[in-house]
Amino acid sequence: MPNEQGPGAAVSGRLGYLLKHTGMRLQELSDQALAPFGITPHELPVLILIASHAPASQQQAAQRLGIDRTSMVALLDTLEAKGLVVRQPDTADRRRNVVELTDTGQDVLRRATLASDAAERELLGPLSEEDAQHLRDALRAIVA
Amino acid sequence: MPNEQGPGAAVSGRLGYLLKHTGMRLQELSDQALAPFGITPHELPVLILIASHAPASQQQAAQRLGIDRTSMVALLDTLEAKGLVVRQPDTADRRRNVVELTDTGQDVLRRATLASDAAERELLGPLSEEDAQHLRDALRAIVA
DNA sequence: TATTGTTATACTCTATAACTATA
DNA sequence: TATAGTTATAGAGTATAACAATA
Repeated sequence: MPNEQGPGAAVSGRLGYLLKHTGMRLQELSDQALAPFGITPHELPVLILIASHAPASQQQAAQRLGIDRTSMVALLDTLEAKGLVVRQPDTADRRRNVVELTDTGQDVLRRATLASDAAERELLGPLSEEDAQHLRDALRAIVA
Repeated sequence: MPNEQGPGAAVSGRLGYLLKHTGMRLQELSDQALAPFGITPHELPVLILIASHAPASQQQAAQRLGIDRTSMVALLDTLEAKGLVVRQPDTADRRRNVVELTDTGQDVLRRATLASDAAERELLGPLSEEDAQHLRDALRAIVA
């Protein structure tokens, strides 16, 4: 339980500290929220990205998420083993895989997204609706 | 380069995505800022905490930073090897160590903190002074 | 020759359990 | 018996290099 005052304020007020602990807290809430669907907070973004049909290849999907292409292989392996996605060689460029959601994958994606949304709202609970939106906007401006 | 629009917005607008990538960006900037002082973004908070004399033991320091006490051992090993801190058995309770900054440690702490502050300001560059303060306040409210 | 997916490998970070010395 | 520090070990997560198939 970090305090805002006292001698420790010098460290608990740092941006790195705040971002790390905010991320840890979201991780906990997301773990609980997604456990019923058998997926992790790490896997949901992959499902979302695949559903969008934005990435034309595994490699593009990996870049989009800021992970290595070799990590994407392992991620898709587990998602395929769970029956949530299928990989097929791209007929146009057979070096590539076309990755798509199964019917189960689409169902899990839809319900898991709602659960994840709830986890986000719980994290932002201490903030007003307006402040929560400001936080998202600020982070978006930094990452953009 | 994440976009705010297009099919990928569904994933790049998520809180987890925003926090992760903001953290990654701060990590890069901090790595560069602290490299001249021979310490990492992970080690600076330890120095700050020790300087505050808030933790009465290594264990309390570890709790404060949200890391394991066994990780604190390794952290202090490297900081001691760099000549930035010294460990001495607590005369009152000889199971504990009293950890203090060396003169070099105090000098590095002072200058590294300024460099870290600059890195934070650079990260928050896209934000107005007011929005930057709002961001800190919002994160503090969530972590508290 | 370059690129996609894959595999093998190693490296970092962290957590768990067991040991020691003190209390 | 409980606690602080330490050590050894193992488990994630991730990155690097090399390989096969295809362009």
